[in-house]
Amino acid sequence: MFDAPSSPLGDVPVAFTPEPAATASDYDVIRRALEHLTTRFRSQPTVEEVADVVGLSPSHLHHVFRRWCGLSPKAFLQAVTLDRARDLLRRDDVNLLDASYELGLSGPGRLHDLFVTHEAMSPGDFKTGGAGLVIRWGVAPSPFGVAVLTATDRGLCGIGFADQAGGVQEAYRDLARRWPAASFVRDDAAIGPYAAQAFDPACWSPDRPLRVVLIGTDFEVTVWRTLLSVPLGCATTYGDIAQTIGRPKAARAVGAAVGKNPISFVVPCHRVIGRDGALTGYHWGLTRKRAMLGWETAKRRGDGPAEDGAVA
DNA sequence: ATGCAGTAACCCG
DNA sequence: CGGGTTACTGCAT
Repeated sequence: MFDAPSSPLGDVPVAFTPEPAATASDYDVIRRALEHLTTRFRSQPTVEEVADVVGLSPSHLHHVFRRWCGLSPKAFLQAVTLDRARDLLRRDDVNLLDASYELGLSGPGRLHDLFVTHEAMSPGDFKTGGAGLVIRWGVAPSPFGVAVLTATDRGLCGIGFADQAGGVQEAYRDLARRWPAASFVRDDAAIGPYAAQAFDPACWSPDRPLRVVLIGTDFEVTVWRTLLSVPLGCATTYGDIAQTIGRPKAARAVGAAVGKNPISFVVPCHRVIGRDGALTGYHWGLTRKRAMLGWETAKRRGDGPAEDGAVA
């Protein structure tokens, strides 16, 4: 499944080199490439064309792209072309949602499907019990750009993304603002392992579950929990989530809650789309949502060769 | 009261 | 038919 040992995901054990220069500019290239591929997928741009746009040789682009996304540009394009993400909305999968949804939204619990242990904390609990809480935060590379992560000693509590080198500060502020009472400490080393695990779902196992802390209102936490049971490479709609949690008409409120999801990617808010298959919105940018969806779909298909000679 | 990451319906090329 | 726009909802905050 994972045949790219050179992938940044494969080995980001603990430390993150404080030298994001090369990494950051690489991502900028990737970002523009993704932008081009996703906005112009209709015309099926060639690798050469994209390389030209981002100012790299085709082979270099191929190399960098592959390192970041684990897929060749060609394979990625193929994945994104399913844009009418309708294809991901398989009616039968919705029942799967019902099946794995359980009650009891407060306190620890585990999603058997995904092996993410989570703990819910209401704003009230957080305010009283977690006022002096220390939150460590750090920066790490990810397949979707430079990621900013936050964690308490109980587990991961936030993931955000930065678009440019300076964007880190912005992303950090975005996350930090959500827990005004906490004190923050920069600690890349402590964050590293979370990043490594979070962006490699293959690492989520019963023996080493990803520990996550959800901080929000009851309604929000319920929505986020439900999201956790949407299988990788699938998609659901706001309305379906609403139905699943027993408020069939709260689609719109669900949308609002989904948008506040603090742990992007791990809580797969990118798998929620409009009823007609349109990608409605994403806090960290629609392009990134597309990238995640495409990445997952391609990943799930277990596509291997990913060469230009790939099947049409 | 407010605003929303929804939705169904309609209109146009 | 596909894409863009409108009018209307129901609900958490």
